[in-house]
Amino acid sequence: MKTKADVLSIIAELKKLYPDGICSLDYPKPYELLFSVRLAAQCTDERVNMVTPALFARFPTLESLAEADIGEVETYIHSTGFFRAKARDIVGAARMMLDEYGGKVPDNMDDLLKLPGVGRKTANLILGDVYHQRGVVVADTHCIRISGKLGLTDGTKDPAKVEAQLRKVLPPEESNDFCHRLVLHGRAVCMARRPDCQNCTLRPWCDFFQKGVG
DNA sequence: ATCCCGAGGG
DNA sequence: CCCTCTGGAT
Repeated sequence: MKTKADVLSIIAELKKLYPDGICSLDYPKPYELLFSVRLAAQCTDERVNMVTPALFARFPTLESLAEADIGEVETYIHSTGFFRAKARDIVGAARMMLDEYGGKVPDNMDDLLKLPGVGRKTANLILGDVYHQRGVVVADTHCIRISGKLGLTDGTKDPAKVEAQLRKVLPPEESNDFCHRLVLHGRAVCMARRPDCQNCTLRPWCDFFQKGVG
């Protein structure tokens, strides 16, 4: 496992590598960010950003999304995959936010998880990026994979366990940005298929590399 | 065949 | 814990 000094060194190196551009799904309206994250399930952010401008132009308000025809929403988001469930969730969550939450995105985990299509990953991202809550850990596919390689977790792929284990070792004020930077690193260097270990400056702290796998 | 900033249901 | 939902890229 890692010492406190190791963790701080990893954090510092990630800040050096990715000083800004924390969230690549940065929409002005919180509900647009929420739906963008829903669309990003098993789909690249790049592709999400290709479909959302037209979607949010056709349905420019939460009210219009709540009243939208699900079939029409499907045509806008088809290329992101899982389009039936995603369209149903977007319209359903829009209705629930209007009916139950005064047209606002909930600011707590319990209420966020009641929204259709919102799981722990999406909820944590909203709590961190919209409400700037402390101690947020967004355990997505990149975060889970790289945290395991770095030895910050025991290697589990269970998102809830990764959340708990990272929350123990990361300073609360650093945890959210840390997770975002792991996503950037997972796309640019530590890719799932073929990690580019030769060009990775996290090697000194990487169990995966130290064991000679990379 | 495997992966992409998952969620819901059994 | 498992499975399914879906399209696109490599």
